[in-house]
Amino acid sequence: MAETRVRFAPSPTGKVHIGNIRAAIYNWLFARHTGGKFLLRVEDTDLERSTPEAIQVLFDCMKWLGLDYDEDVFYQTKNVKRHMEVVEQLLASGHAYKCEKTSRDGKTGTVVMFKMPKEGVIEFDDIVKGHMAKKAEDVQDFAIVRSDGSPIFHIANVVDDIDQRVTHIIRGDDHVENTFKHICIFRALGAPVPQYGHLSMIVNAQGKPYSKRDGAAFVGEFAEQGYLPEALFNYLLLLGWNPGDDREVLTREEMVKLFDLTQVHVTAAKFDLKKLQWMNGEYIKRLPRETFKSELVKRVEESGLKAEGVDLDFLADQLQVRTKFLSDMPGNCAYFFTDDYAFDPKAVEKRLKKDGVPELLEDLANRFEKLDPFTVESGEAMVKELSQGQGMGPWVHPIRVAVSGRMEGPGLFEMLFLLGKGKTVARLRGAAAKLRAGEL
RNA sequence: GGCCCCAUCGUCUAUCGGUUAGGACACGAGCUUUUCAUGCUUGGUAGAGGAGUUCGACUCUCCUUGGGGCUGCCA
Repeated sequence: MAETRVRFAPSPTGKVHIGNIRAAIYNWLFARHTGGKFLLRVEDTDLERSTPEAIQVLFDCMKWLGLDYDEDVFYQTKNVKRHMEVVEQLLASGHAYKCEKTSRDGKTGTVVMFKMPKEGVIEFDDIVKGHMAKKAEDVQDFAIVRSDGSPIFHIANVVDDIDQRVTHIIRGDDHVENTFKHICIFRALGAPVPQYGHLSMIVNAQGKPYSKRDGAAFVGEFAEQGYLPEALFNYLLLLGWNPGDDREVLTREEMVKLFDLTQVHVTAAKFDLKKLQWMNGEYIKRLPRETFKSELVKRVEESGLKAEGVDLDFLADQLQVRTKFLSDMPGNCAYFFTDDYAFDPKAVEKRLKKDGVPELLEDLANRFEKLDPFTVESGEAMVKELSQGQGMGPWVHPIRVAVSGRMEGPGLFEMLFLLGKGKTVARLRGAAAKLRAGEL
Protein backbone atom coordinates (compact mmCIF):
# COMPACT_ATOMS: atom_id res chain seq x y z
CA MET A 1 0.00 0.00 0.00
CA ALA A 2 1.23 3.44 -0.87
CA GLU A 3 2.25 5.81 1.89
CA THR A 4 -0.70 7.36 3.65
CA ARG A 5 -0.91 11.12 3.50
CA VAL A 6 -3.40 12.96 5.66
CA ARG A 7 -3.88 16.61 6.31
CA PHE A 8 -5.26 18.99 8.86
CA ALA A 9 -6.80 21.88 6.95
CA PRO A 10 -8.17 24.55 9.26
CA SER A 11 -9.05 28.06 8.30
CA PRO A 12 -7.24 30.28 10.77
CA THR A 13 -9.60 32.45 12.77
CA GLY A 14 -7.40 33.30 15.72
CA LYS A 15 -8.82 30.52 17.85
CA VAL A 16 -8.66 26.78 17.54
CA HIS A 17 -11.82 24.95 18.53
CA ILE A 18 -11.50 21.70 20.46
CA GLY A 19 -13.55 19.84 17.87
CA ASN A 20 -11.18 21.02 15.22
CA ILE A 21 -8.06 20.13 17.13
CA ARG A 22 -9.49 16.70 17.85
CA ALA A 23 -9.66 16.18 14.10
CA ALA A 24 -6.01 17.21 13.98
CA ILE A 25 -5.20 14.73 16.74
CA TYR A 26 -6.92 11.88 14.92
CA ASN A 27 -5.17 12.78 11.68
CA TRP A 28 -1.83 12.98 13.43
CA LEU A 29 -2.34 9.64 15.18
CA PHE A 30 -3.45 8.02 11.95
CA ALA A 31 -0.37 9.25 10.15
CA ARG A 32 2.01 8.26 12.91
CA HIS A 33 0.35 4.88 13.33
CA THR A 34 0.57 4.07 9.65
CA GLY A 35 3.99 5.61 9.22
CA GLY A 36 2.57 8.09 6.74
CA LYS A 37 2.71 11.84 6.47
CA PHE A 38 0.75 14.40 8.43
CA LEU A 39 0.37 17.59 6.43
CA LEU A 40 -0.77 21.01 7.47
CA ARG A 41 -2.78 23.10 5.06
CA VAL A 42 -3.82 26.58 6.02
CA GLU A 43 -7.08 27.47 4.32
CA ASP A 44 -6.44 31.15 4.48
CA THR A 45 -8.79 32.33 1.76
CA ASP A 46 -10.74 34.48 4.19
CA LEU A 47 -8.30 37.37 4.10
CA GLU A 48 -10.22 39.26 6.78
CA ARG A 49 -9.68 36.66 9.44
CA SER A 50 -6.58 34.88 8.23
CA THR A 51 -4.10 37.31 9.66
CA PRO A 52 -0.49 36.41 10.43
CA GLU A 53 -1.47 36.50 14.09
CA ALA A 54 -4.31 34.06 13.55
CA ILE A 55 -2.00 31.71 11.70
CA GLN A 56 0.54 31.98 14.49
CA VAL A 57 -2.14 31.00 17.02
CA LEU A 58 -2.73 27.88 14.98
CA PHE A 59 0.97 27.01 14.93
CA ASP A 60 1.23 27.64 18.66
CA CYS A 61 -1.68 25.32 19.40
CA MET A 62 -0.20 22.54 17.36
CA LYS A 63 3.18 22.93 18.95
CA TRP A 64 1.66 23.03 22.42
CA LEU A 65 -0.08 19.73 21.79
CA GLY A 66 2.91 18.15 20.15
CA LEU A 67 1.28 17.86 16.75
CA ASP A 68 4.32 18.04 14.53
CA TYR A 69 3.69 18.03 10.81
CA ASP A 70 5.63 16.86 7.82
CA GLU A 71 6.67 18.87 4.78
CA ASP A 72 6.13 22.60 4.36
CA VAL A 73 2.91 24.28 5.37
CA PHE A 74 0.59 24.52 2.38
CA TYR A 75 -1.18 27.85 2.03
CA GLN A 76 -4.40 27.69 0.10
CA THR A 77 -4.12 31.25 -1.15
CA LYS A 78 -0.93 30.30 -2.97
CA ASN A 79 -2.78 27.73 -5.03
CA VAL A 80 -5.53 29.95 -6.41
CA LYS A 81 -4.04 29.89 -9.89
CA ARG A 82 -4.28 26.13 -9.94
CA HIS A 83 -7.83 26.26 -8.66
CA MET A 84 -8.83 28.46 -11.56
CA GLU A 85 -6.98 26.32 -14.10
CA VAL A 86 -8.95 23.35 -12.89
CA VAL A 87 -12.17 25.31 -13.16
CA GLU A 88 -11.35 26.09 -16.79
CA GLN A 89 -10.72 22.41 -17.30
CA LEU A 90 -14.11 21.55 -15.82
CA LEU A 91 -15.78 24.20 -17.94
CA ALA A 92 -14.11 22.80 -21.05
CA SER A 93 -15.07 19.22 -20.26
CA GLY A 94 -18.67 20.18 -19.58
CA HIS A 95 -18.55 19.35 -15.87
CA ALA A 96 -19.15 22.96 -14.99
CA TYR A 97 -21.11 25.86 -16.41
CA LYS A 98 -21.53 29.55 -15.92
CA CYS A 99 -24.77 30.81 -14.55
CA GLU A 100 -26.51 34.01 -13.49
CA LYS A 101 -27.39 33.73 -9.86
CA THR A 102 -28.72 35.83 -7.06
CA SER A 103 -27.15 35.19 -3.72
CA ARG A 104 -28.88 35.21 -0.37
CA ASP A 105 -27.87 38.76 0.30
CA GLY A 106 -29.37 39.85 -2.98
CA LYS A 107 -26.29 40.23 -5.13
CA THR A 108 -26.65 39.10 -8.71
CA GLY A 109 -23.74 37.97 -10.84
CA THR A 110 -22.18 35.21 -12.86
CA VAL A 111 -20.86 32.24 -10.96
CA VAL A 112 -19.44 28.93 -12.07
CA MET A 113 -21.52 25.95 -11.06
CA PHE A 114 -20.38 22.36 -10.82
CA LYS A 115 -22.72 20.04 -12.66
CA MET A 116 -23.76 17.07 -10.57
CA PRO A 117 -24.69 13.79 -12.24
CA LYS A 118 -28.44 13.58 -12.60
CA GLU A 119 -28.87 9.90 -11.97
CA GLY A 120 -27.25 7.02 -10.20
CA VAL A 121 -26.02 6.68 -6.66
CA ILE A 122 -22.95 8.30 -5.14
CA GLU A 123 -21.46 6.06 -2.54
CA PHE A 124 -18.35 5.62 -0.48
CA ASP A 125 -17.16 3.58 2.44
CA ASP A 126 -16.45 5.89 5.29
CA ILE A 127 -13.75 4.53 7.59
CA VAL A 128 -15.68 5.51 10.67
CA LYS A 129 -19.29 5.72 9.53
CA GLY A 130 -19.36 2.77 7.22
CA HIS A 131 -21.11 2.62 3.87
CA MET A 132 -22.66 5.90 2.79
CA ALA A 133 -24.93 6.33 -0.18
CA LYS A 134 -26.98 9.08 -1.69
CA LYS A 135 -28.97 9.40 -4.86
CA ALA A 136 -27.31 11.84 -7.22
CA GLU A 137 -30.62 13.55 -7.80
CA ASP A 138 -30.65 14.52 -4.12
CA VAL A 139 -27.52 16.59 -4.53
CA GLN A 140 -27.90 19.94 -6.22
CA ASP A 141 -25.39 21.63 -8.52
CA PHE A 142 -23.25 23.98 -6.48
CA ALA A 143 -21.14 27.08 -7.03
CA ILE A 144 -17.38 26.70 -7.25
CA VAL A 145 -16.42 30.22 -8.34
CA ARG A 146 -17.92 33.43 -6.95
CA SER A 147 -19.08 36.26 -9.17
CA ASP A 148 -15.93 38.14 -8.14
CA GLY A 149 -13.91 35.33 -9.68
CA SER A 150 -12.60 33.77 -6.50
CA PRO A 151 -12.69 30.00 -6.01
CA ILE A 152 -15.05 28.55 -3.44
CA PHE A 153 -14.18 26.03 -0.75
CA HIS A 154 -15.38 22.97 -2.66
CA ILE A 155 -13.04 23.39 -5.60
CA ALA A 156 -10.12 24.76 -3.60
CA ASN A 157 -10.35 21.96 -1.09
CA VAL A 158 -10.46 19.21 -3.67
CA VAL A 159 -7.72 20.65 -5.86
CA ASP A 160 -5.46 21.12 -2.84
CA ASP A 161 -6.09 17.56 -1.74
CA ILE A 162 -5.13 16.37 -5.19
CA ASP A 163 -2.02 18.53 -5.24
CA GLN A 164 -0.99 17.40 -1.76
CA ARG A 165 -1.66 13.80 -2.82
CA VAL A 166 -3.87 13.26 0.20
CA THR A 167 -4.90 9.63 0.57
CA HIS A 168 -7.21 9.85 3.59
CA ILE A 169 -9.45 12.73 4.50
CA ILE A 170 -10.25 12.70 8.20
CA ARG A 171 -12.50 15.59 9.13
CA GLY A 172 -15.61 16.63 10.98
CA ASP A 173 -19.05 15.19 10.51
CA ASP A 174 -20.29 18.51 9.21
CA HIS A 175 -18.53 17.70 5.93
CA VAL A 176 -20.39 14.49 5.21
CA GLU A 177 -22.79 16.09 2.74
CA ASN A 178 -19.91 17.86 1.01
CA THR A 179 -18.25 14.53 0.46
CA PHE A 180 -20.88 13.47 -2.07
CA LYS A 181 -20.11 16.63 -3.99
CA HIS A 182 -16.36 16.37 -3.67
CA ILE A 183 -16.28 12.79 -4.87
CA CYS A 184 -17.93 13.95 -8.08
CA ILE A 185 -15.28 16.62 -8.55
CA PHE A 186 -12.48 14.08 -8.09
CA ARG A 187 -14.13 11.86 -10.67
CA ALA A 188 -14.71 14.69 -13.13
CA LEU A 189 -11.02 15.43 -12.87
CA GLY A 190 -10.05 11.81 -13.27
CA ALA A 191 -8.30 11.94 -9.93
CA PRO A 192 -8.32 9.06 -7.46
CA VAL A 193 -10.92 9.53 -4.75
CA PRO A 194 -9.35 9.50 -1.29
CA GLN A 195 -10.65 7.46 1.60
CA TYR A 196 -12.88 9.36 3.98
CA GLY A 197 -13.34 9.21 7.71
CA HIS A 198 -15.87 11.52 9.31
CA LEU A 199 -15.58 12.32 12.97
CA SER A 200 -18.56 12.95 15.17
CA MET A 201 -18.95 16.33 16.77
CA ILE A 202 -18.23 17.27 20.33
CA VAL A 203 -21.50 18.42 21.86
CA ASN A 204 -22.68 20.12 25.03
CA ALA A 205 -25.06 18.81 27.68
CA GLN A 206 -27.99 19.66 25.42
CA GLY A 207 -26.52 17.70 22.57
CA LYS A 208 -25.76 20.81 20.54
CA PRO A 209 -22.35 21.52 19.03
CA TYR A 210 -19.99 22.59 21.79
CA SER A 211 -19.44 26.31 21.65
CA LYS A 212 -17.87 29.01 23.72
CA ARG A 213 -21.19 29.49 25.47
CA ASP A 214 -20.65 26.08 27.05
CA GLY A 215 -17.33 27.02 28.62
CA ALA A 216 -13.80 26.85 27.36
CA ALA A 217 -14.10 25.80 23.73
CA PHE A 218 -10.74 26.84 22.35
CA VAL A 219 -7.36 25.29 22.91
CA GLY A 220 -5.84 28.53 24.14
CA GLU A 221 -8.35 28.76 26.96
CA PHE A 222 -7.41 25.35 28.30
CA ALA A 223 -3.77 26.33 28.20
CA GLU A 224 -4.52 29.50 30.14
CA GLN A 225 -6.51 27.63 32.73
CA GLY A 226 -3.58 25.43 33.58
CA TYR A 227 -4.42 22.26 31.71
CA LEU A 228 -1.51 20.17 30.58
CA PRO A 229 -1.42 19.62 26.81
CA GLU A 230 -0.98 15.90 27.35
CA ALA A 231 -4.15 15.78 29.44
CA LEU A 232 -6.22 17.65 26.87
CA PHE A 233 -4.80 15.48 24.10
CA ASN A 234 -5.56 12.28 25.99
CA TYR A 235 -9.05 13.41 26.96
CA LEU A 236 -9.98 14.50 23.45
CA LEU A 237 -8.69 11.23 22.07
CA LEU A 238 -10.91 9.27 24.46
CA LEU A 239 -13.93 11.22 23.31
CA GLY A 240 -14.76 8.77 20.58
CA TRP A 241 -12.04 6.17 20.75
CA ASN A 242 -10.59 3.75 23.26
CA PRO A 243 -7.80 1.20 23.07
CA GLY A 244 -10.21 -1.69 23.47
CA ASP A 245 -9.36 -2.34 27.09
CA ASP A 246 -9.71 -0.39 30.31
CA ARG A 247 -6.65 1.80 29.88
CA GLU A 248 -7.45 5.48 29.81
CA VAL A 249 -4.28 7.33 30.63
CA LEU A 250 -2.02 6.49 27.74
CA THR A 251 1.45 7.54 26.74
CA ARG A 252 1.88 9.11 23.34
CA GLU A 253 3.66 5.97 22.22
CA GLU A 254 0.76 3.77 23.27
CA MET A 255 -1.68 6.05 21.48
CA VAL A 256 0.29 5.87 18.27
CA LYS A 257 0.64 2.14 18.52
CA LEU A 258 -2.98 1.40 19.35
CA PHE A 259 -4.90 4.05 17.44
CA ASP A 260 -7.33 2.59 14.96
CA LEU A 261 -9.56 4.84 12.88
CA THR A 262 -11.99 2.04 12.16
CA GLN A 263 -12.75 1.82 15.88
CA VAL A 264 -13.63 5.49 16.21
CA HIS A 265 -17.17 6.14 17.32
CA VAL A 266 -19.90 7.35 15.07
CA THR A 267 -21.94 8.98 17.80
CA ALA A 268 -21.48 12.49 19.06
CA ALA A 269 -19.69 12.77 22.38
CA LYS A 270 -20.61 15.12 25.18
CA PHE A 271 -17.78 17.13 26.60
CA ASP A 272 -17.28 16.31 30.28
CA LEU A 273 -15.18 18.93 31.99
CA LYS A 274 -15.06 16.93 35.23
CA LYS A 275 -13.34 14.07 33.55
CA LEU A 276 -10.88 16.37 31.83
CA GLN A 277 -10.08 17.85 35.24
CA TRP A 278 -9.51 14.40 36.64
CA MET A 279 -7.30 13.60 33.68
CA ASN A 280 -5.32 16.75 34.29
CA GLY A 281 -4.74 15.72 37.90
CA GLU A 282 -3.54 12.32 36.71
CA TYR A 283 -1.00 13.95 34.45
CA ILE A 284 0.16 16.32 37.16
CA LYS A 285 0.68 13.40 39.51
CA ARG A 286 2.72 11.65 36.86
CA LEU A 287 4.94 14.65 36.20
CA PRO A 288 8.58 14.08 37.16
CA ARG A 289 9.14 15.86 40.46
CA GLU A 290 11.81 18.06 38.94
CA THR A 291 9.36 19.24 36.31
CA PHE A 292 6.73 19.95 38.90
CA LYS A 293 9.26 21.78 41.02
CA SER A 294 10.38 24.02 38.20
CA GLU A 295 6.74 24.85 37.44
CA LEU A 296 6.33 25.72 41.10
CA VAL A 297 9.38 27.94 41.09
CA LYS A 298 8.41 29.56 37.82
CA ARG A 299 4.91 30.40 38.96
CA VAL A 300 6.03 31.66 42.35
CA GLU A 301 8.58 33.97 40.78
CA GLU A 302 6.15 35.17 38.15
CA SER A 303 3.89 36.31 40.95
CA GLY A 304 6.68 38.55 42.19
CA LEU A 305 7.84 36.42 45.09
CA LYS A 306 11.22 34.82 45.59
CA ALA A 307 11.14 31.03 45.53
CA GLU A 308 13.50 30.61 48.43
CA GLY A 309 13.63 29.99 52.13
CA VAL A 310 12.01 26.56 52.04
CA ASP A 311 13.04 23.10 51.00
CA LEU A 312 11.61 23.18 47.50
CA ASP A 313 11.94 19.46 46.90
CA PHE A 314 10.00 18.66 50.02
CA LEU A 315 7.42 21.32 49.22
CA ALA A 316 7.01 20.01 45.69
CA ASP A 317 6.36 16.53 47.07
CA GLN A 318 3.72 17.91 49.39
CA LEU A 319 2.03 19.96 46.69
CA GLN A 320 2.10 17.66 43.71
CA VAL A 321 -0.65 15.23 44.80
CA ARG A 322 -2.98 18.05 45.75
CA THR A 323 -2.57 20.24 42.70
CA LYS A 324 -5.31 19.93 40.12
CA PHE A 325 -4.12 22.78 37.95
CA LEU A 326 -0.63 24.16 37.68
CA SER A 327 -2.29 27.56 37.69
CA ASP A 328 -3.41 26.90 41.27
CA MET A 329 0.16 27.82 42.11
CA PRO A 330 1.30 30.02 43.64
CA GLY A 331 -2.10 30.87 45.14
CA ASN A 332 -2.14 27.67 47.12
CA CYS A 333 1.38 28.03 48.50
CA ALA A 334 2.29 31.72 48.47
CA TYR A 335 2.39 31.78 52.28
CA PHE A 336 5.60 29.79 52.16
CA PHE A 337 7.30 32.67 50.43
CA THR A 338 5.88 35.73 52.13
CA ASP A 339 4.93 36.71 55.64
CA ASP A 340 2.29 38.97 54.18
CA TYR A 341 -0.10 36.13 53.43
CA ALA A 342 -3.83 36.52 53.11
CA PHE A 343 -6.27 35.15 55.65
CA ASP A 344 -9.31 33.37 54.30
CA PRO A 345 -12.23 35.01 56.17
CA LYS A 346 -14.11 31.73 56.38
CA ALA A 347 -11.10 29.99 57.87
CA VAL A 348 -10.62 32.76 60.41
CA GLU A 349 -14.27 32.62 61.33
CA LYS A 350 -14.29 28.89 61.76
CA ARG A 351 -10.95 28.29 63.44
CA LEU A 352 -9.72 31.48 65.10
CA LYS A 353 -12.75 33.48 66.22
CA LYS A 354 -13.15 31.57 69.44
CA ASP A 355 -12.54 32.36 73.06
CA GLY A 356 -9.06 31.57 74.22
CA VAL A 357 -7.53 31.22 70.78
CA PRO A 358 -5.03 34.10 71.14
CA GLU A 359 -3.87 32.61 74.42
CA LEU A 360 -3.67 29.19 72.86
CA LEU A 361 -1.59 30.45 69.95
CA GLU A 362 0.79 32.29 72.25
CA ASP A 363 1.19 29.25 74.43
CA LEU A 364 1.92 27.14 71.37
CA ALA A 365 4.40 29.72 70.10
CA ASN A 366 6.29 29.40 73.35
CA ARG A 367 6.26 25.64 73.17
CA PHE A 368 7.44 25.54 69.55
CA GLU A 369 10.15 28.04 70.40
CA LYS A 370 11.59 25.63 72.93
CA LEU A 371 11.23 22.64 70.66
CA ASP A 372 14.58 21.19 69.74
CA PRO A 373 15.06 19.69 67.30
CA PHE A 374 12.25 21.32 65.30
CA THR A 375 11.11 18.52 63.01
CA VAL A 376 7.94 17.00 61.63
CA GLU A 377 8.13 14.29 64.25
CA SER A 378 8.91 16.48 67.23
CA GLY A 379 6.15 18.92 66.37
CA GLU A 380 3.61 16.18 66.06
CA ALA A 381 4.76 14.51 69.28
CA MET A 382 4.44 17.77 71.13
CA VAL A 383 0.88 18.45 70.00
CA LYS A 384 -0.06 14.85 70.51
CA GLU A 385 1.01 15.11 74.12
CA LEU A 386 -1.09 18.25 74.58
CA SER A 387 -4.11 16.52 73.14
CA GLN A 388 -3.73 13.55 75.48
CA GLY A 389 -5.17 11.20 72.92
CA GLN A 390 -8.39 13.18 72.59
CA GLY A 391 -7.73 14.19 68.99
CA MET A 392 -5.44 16.98 67.86
CA GLY A 393 -8.12 18.98 66.08
CA PRO A 394 -8.45 21.78 68.64
CA TRP A 395 -4.72 22.54 68.31
CA VAL A 396 -4.08 21.64 64.71
CA HIS A 397 -6.81 23.71 63.10
CA PRO A 398 -6.01 27.06 64.72
CA ILE A 399 -2.29 26.55 64.07
CA ARG A 400 -2.90 25.86 60.40
CA VAL A 401 -5.00 28.95 59.85
CA ALA A 402 -2.69 31.11 61.95
CA VAL A 403 0.45 30.24 59.98
CA SER A 404 -1.02 29.89 56.49
CA GLY A 405 -4.30 31.77 56.48
CA ARG A 406 -5.96 28.78 54.87
CA MET A 407 -7.89 25.67 55.79
CA GLU A 408 -6.19 23.30 53.42
CA GLY A 409 -2.66 22.46 52.47
CA PRO A 410 0.14 20.02 53.24
CA GLY A 411 0.14 18.04 56.45
CA LEU A 412 0.37 20.54 59.30
CA PHE A 413 3.66 19.37 60.73
CA GLU A 414 5.19 19.16 57.28
CA MET A 415 3.99 22.70 56.75
CA LEU A 416 5.52 23.94 60.00
CA PHE A 417 8.76 22.16 59.26
CA LEU A 418 8.90 23.77 55.83
CA LEU A 419 8.32 27.19 57.37
CA GLY A 420 10.90 26.59 60.08
CA LYS A 421 10.85 27.41 63.73
CA GLY A 422 11.36 31.13 63.37
CA LYS A 423 8.44 31.76 61.06
CA THR A 424 6.19 29.33 62.87
CA VAL A 425 6.69 31.07 66.18
CA ALA A 426 6.47 34.55 64.71
CA ARG A 427 3.30 33.78 62.79
CA LEU A 428 1.58 32.22 65.78
CA ARG A 429 2.33 35.32 67.82
CA GLY A 430 1.45 37.59 64.95
CA ALA A 431 -1.93 35.96 64.46
CA ALA A 432 -2.62 36.15 68.19
CA ALA A 433 -1.80 39.85 68.17
CA LYS A 434 -4.04 40.52 65.18
CA LEU A 435 -6.87 38.69 66.87
CA ARG A 436 -6.52 40.73 70.00
CA ALA A 437 -6.37 43.92 67.95
CA GLY A 438 -9.50 42.88 66.08
CA GLU A 439 -7.63 42.92 62.78
CA LEU A 440 -8.84 39.50 61.78
C1' G B 1 -40.12 20.22 4.38
C1' G B 2 -36.16 17.08 1.75
C1' C B 3 -31.71 14.11 2.18
C1' C B 4 -27.96 11.68 5.33
C1' C B 5 -26.47 9.75 10.04
C1' C B 6 -27.06 8.14 15.15
C1' A B 7 -29.31 5.63 19.92
C1' U B 8 -25.76 0.83 26.61
C1' C B 9 -25.42 3.89 33.67
C1' G B 10 -25.97 11.39 34.57
C1' U B 11 -21.18 11.47 31.22
C1' C B 12 -17.13 8.77 28.21
C1' U B 13 -17.37 3.81 27.02
C1' A B 14 -16.58 -2.35 26.92
C1' U B 15 -19.67 -6.10 24.72
C1' C B 16 -18.92 -7.48 17.93
C1' G B 17 -25.90 -13.90 19.32
C1' G B 18 -25.26 -17.03 25.04
C1' U B 19 -21.93 -12.04 30.48
C1' U B 20 -24.44 -11.70 37.62
C1' A B 21 -24.06 -6.19 31.01
C1' G B 22 -17.54 -4.70 32.71
C1' G B 23 -14.39 -0.13 33.44
C1' A B 24 -13.58 5.21 34.11
C1' C B 25 -15.49 10.23 35.53
C1' A B 26 -19.18 12.16 38.74
C1' C B 27 -22.07 10.96 43.16
C1' G B 28 -22.87 8.15 48.21
C1' A B 29 -20.55 5.33 52.31
C1' G B 30 -16.19 3.64 54.81
C1' C B 31 -10.84 3.14 56.01
C1' U B 32 -6.29 6.14 56.57
C1' U B 33 -6.08 11.07 58.87
C1' U B 34 -4.56 17.30 61.88
C1' U B 35 -6.99 20.05 57.00
C1' C B 36 -7.28 19.69 51.70
C1' A B 37 -5.83 16.09 48.61
C1' U B 38 -3.76 11.27 47.45
C1' G B 39 -4.37 6.07 48.30
C1' C B 40 -7.43 1.79 49.44
C1' U B 41 -12.38 -0.61 50.20
C1' U B 42 -17.35 -0.21 48.93
C1' G B 43 -22.69 1.26 47.03
C1' G B 44 -26.43 2.73 43.57
C1' U B 45 -27.67 3.87 38.51
C1' A B 46 -27.91 1.57 31.71
C1' G B 47 -29.33 -1.52 26.57
C1' A B 48 -35.67 4.51 24.11
C1' G B 49 -40.45 1.74 22.56
C1' G B 50 -42.66 -1.99 19.37
C1' A B 51 -42.51 -5.92 15.88
C1' G B 52 -39.72 -9.72 13.68
C1' U B 53 -35.22 -13.48 12.68
C1' U B 54 -33.24 -17.18 16.18
C1' C B 55 -33.01 -22.53 20.71
C1' G B 56 -31.27 -17.72 22.46
C1' A B 57 -30.90 -10.94 21.31
C1' C B 58 -27.84 -4.91 23.89
C1' U B 59 -25.77 -7.30 19.63
C1' C B 60 -29.11 -8.88 13.07
C1' U B 61 -33.80 -6.73 10.18
C1' C B 62 -37.99 -3.38 10.02
C1' C B 63 -41.15 0.39 12.15
C1' U B 64 -41.97 4.25 15.82
C1' U B 65 -39.93 7.84 18.92
C1' G B 66 -35.94 10.87 20.12
C1' G B 67 -31.31 13.40 18.74
C1' G B 68 -27.74 15.40 15.34
C1' G B 69 -25.80 17.02 10.47
C1' C B 70 -26.62 19.19 5.67
C1' U B 71 -29.94 21.78 2.61
C1' G B 72 -24.96 29.51 0.93
C1' C B 73 -21.56 33.36 -4.30
C1' C B 74 -19.21 30.13 4.65
C1' A B 75 -15.71 26.63 5.53
